[in-house]
Amino acid sequence: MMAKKRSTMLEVARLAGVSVGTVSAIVNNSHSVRPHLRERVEEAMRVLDYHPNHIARSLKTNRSYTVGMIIPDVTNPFFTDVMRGVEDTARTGGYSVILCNSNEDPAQERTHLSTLFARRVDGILLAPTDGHAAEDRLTHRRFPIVFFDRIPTGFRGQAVVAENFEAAYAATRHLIELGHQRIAIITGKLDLRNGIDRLEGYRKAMQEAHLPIYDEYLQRGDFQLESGYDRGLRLLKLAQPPTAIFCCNNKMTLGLMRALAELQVPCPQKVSVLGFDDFDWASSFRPKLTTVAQPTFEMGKKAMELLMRNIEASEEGGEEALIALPAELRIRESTAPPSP
Amino acid sequence: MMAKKRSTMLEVARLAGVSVGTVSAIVNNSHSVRPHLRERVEEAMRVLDYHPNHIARSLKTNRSYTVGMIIPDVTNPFFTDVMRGVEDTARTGGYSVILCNSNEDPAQERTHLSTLFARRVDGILLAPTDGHAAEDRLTHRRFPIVFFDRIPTGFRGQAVVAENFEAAYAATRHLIELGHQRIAIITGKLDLRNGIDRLEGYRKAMQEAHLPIYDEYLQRGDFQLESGYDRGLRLLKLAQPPTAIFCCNNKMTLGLMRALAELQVPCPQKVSVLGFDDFDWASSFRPKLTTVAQPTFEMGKKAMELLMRNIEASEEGGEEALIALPAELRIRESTAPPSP
DNA sequence: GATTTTAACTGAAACCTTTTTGAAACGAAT
DNA sequence: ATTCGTTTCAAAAAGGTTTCAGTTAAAATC
Repeated sequence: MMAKKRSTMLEVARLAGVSVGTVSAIVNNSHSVRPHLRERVEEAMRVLDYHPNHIARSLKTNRSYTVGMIIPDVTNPFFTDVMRGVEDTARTGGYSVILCNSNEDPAQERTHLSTLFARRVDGILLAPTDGHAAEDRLTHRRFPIVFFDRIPTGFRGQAVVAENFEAAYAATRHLIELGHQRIAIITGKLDLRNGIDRLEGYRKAMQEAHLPIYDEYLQRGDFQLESGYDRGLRLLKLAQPPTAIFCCNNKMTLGLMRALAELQVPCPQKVSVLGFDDFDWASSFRPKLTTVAQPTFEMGKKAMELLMRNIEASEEGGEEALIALPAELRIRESTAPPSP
Repeated sequence: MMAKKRSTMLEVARLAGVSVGTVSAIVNNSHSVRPHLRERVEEAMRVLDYHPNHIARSLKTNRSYTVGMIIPDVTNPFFTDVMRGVEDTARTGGYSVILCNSNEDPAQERTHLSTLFARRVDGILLAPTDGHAAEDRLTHRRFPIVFFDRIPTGFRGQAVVAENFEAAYAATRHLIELGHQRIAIITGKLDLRNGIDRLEGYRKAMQEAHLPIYDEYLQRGDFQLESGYDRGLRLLKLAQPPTAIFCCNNKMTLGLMRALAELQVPCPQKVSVLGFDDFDWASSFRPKLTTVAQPTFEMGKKAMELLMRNIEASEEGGEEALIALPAELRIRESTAPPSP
């Protein structure tokens, strides 16, 4: 059940009585050809059901018009939303995208990286799983690569992220303004800039308000559901539990909510919850979740645009670029003033 | 910032003092070569940081080791779960997968289909957006294609789906056994077999129990969140609303829950909800959702395996194959006996 | 009308592999 | 010594496109 043999440019050329060069010119309209010839060729293409062979073209031009996108978790709506933005702008630019799922596993990330490399993708979009420069090999080669959402600490290169610091600051401010004093945080991975920045935003808001940050209120998670559940349980079982929890990504928030439900802690009456990452279903929850919404689609769009510019620019002028997109606080029902 | 020029097989051959044929033999170990030569060549590959050019290989072998996967909605966890299964088995088979999102839009589906075709993917995995045979062109060419989850009515070919009929039957039975009599259904698209089969499973269970199916209780949705919300509202506002609702996919269930919340209808006290498709977060909901869980990962795995067999089999023996996977009813808190 | 310019087209090389064919070398069997 | 097989390797063709140096024909210039 192999694909039927497809017709080639040469066959089209023969049928139309022209040279392959002319057919190529028409396909890519790289230079002008007289109308009657163009017609004959187009007719021939129709008759033979000709479709240009991208593979051969790629071999010749050294451009595959394919990019790779590596994300840590396909099942996380944040990343798939970004993916939508990427795909949309990729398509309008004539690119296809190979999506790879690293499952938050550095080893899988590395193998994906190298198969993408062997496949001669023109560039790569990467949300790394850890702070180690798994991308060293690529960046050393001056290979077009742009990071998104997550960037390793000390990274220099091209990336598009959210204004994590500002967003976390605003989120914490909101909790403070509601009157909370015992505010806990469940952080993400702290070898990634987004994890750190969110923590720092929280810290700044707390310090500004002269609120103490207890060690036990600073729980380190890893962006996975389980860690949200586990750290949540830990917080709620404290002798002096917090009255508000700021949770640094969507999956962990889910875990946290599960912990709340299990312990029958009413939200927001007993403890307010504010989660990073908005998602379709946040508003279907009971209570409706207060979240900070990242501009996911926009992030994907910007990242892909940057990557395409990158690929197109044959210069080795690897200009650095760090685009930061503003995030938005969406106040719903999971945050309220603390009970007296 | 183009990629640095990469070394070729010829360069490796020269450095090692052998012919390219020998290098090729070593790379693919297609035939034996004496140990000392092999060593020299491998050393040369290391020195030059040689990576075989998949593009050139594809051109020659007429195999891209890439498949396309078209899904109607990347943001639907059902499909991304399937994707995980696909990617996993693809990788072990040496394949990469280009993921395309049709956004439930037949036009986008068609354009994706044709760009995948132009890119010379070896095969395609498709969950179509409608019953029209958009894939006609492909199937006519005897192009390796396997459908999953959704298949057009009257389809003959290769596909892997869930046992939709049986699952819907079991789900409805569960509601009946709880004592419900006024059971409504929000169906999916009815030009797709999965939509139909779920409806038929419901119908059979109802008829067997000699329960009437009122026209107003049979609400046709389209697998999107909004339709679940809208049809849910309609059902709840009926003079004689149902005491249980069977909802035919996850997104619509979300919409339905939103409608319930908006109208302040307590679930399951006033109306029980049973949703098709389980997902990570179904159990984080309040109430925890009773769902029928499809074997998503398994479905992706089976589909990819079938596709690979298909591609490998150069025979044109287009054997039909319809693999149906059992689904599992997960009883949680959103279903209960009707209030008296 | 002779010459130059321009436009339209041809033909072949090149991209990097895989694959096929055939040659060389060698040992074993006749 | 000759034949036959095997193993190992080199050389070249093939795969479908793009690109570039040329060629031809027509148009423009004087």
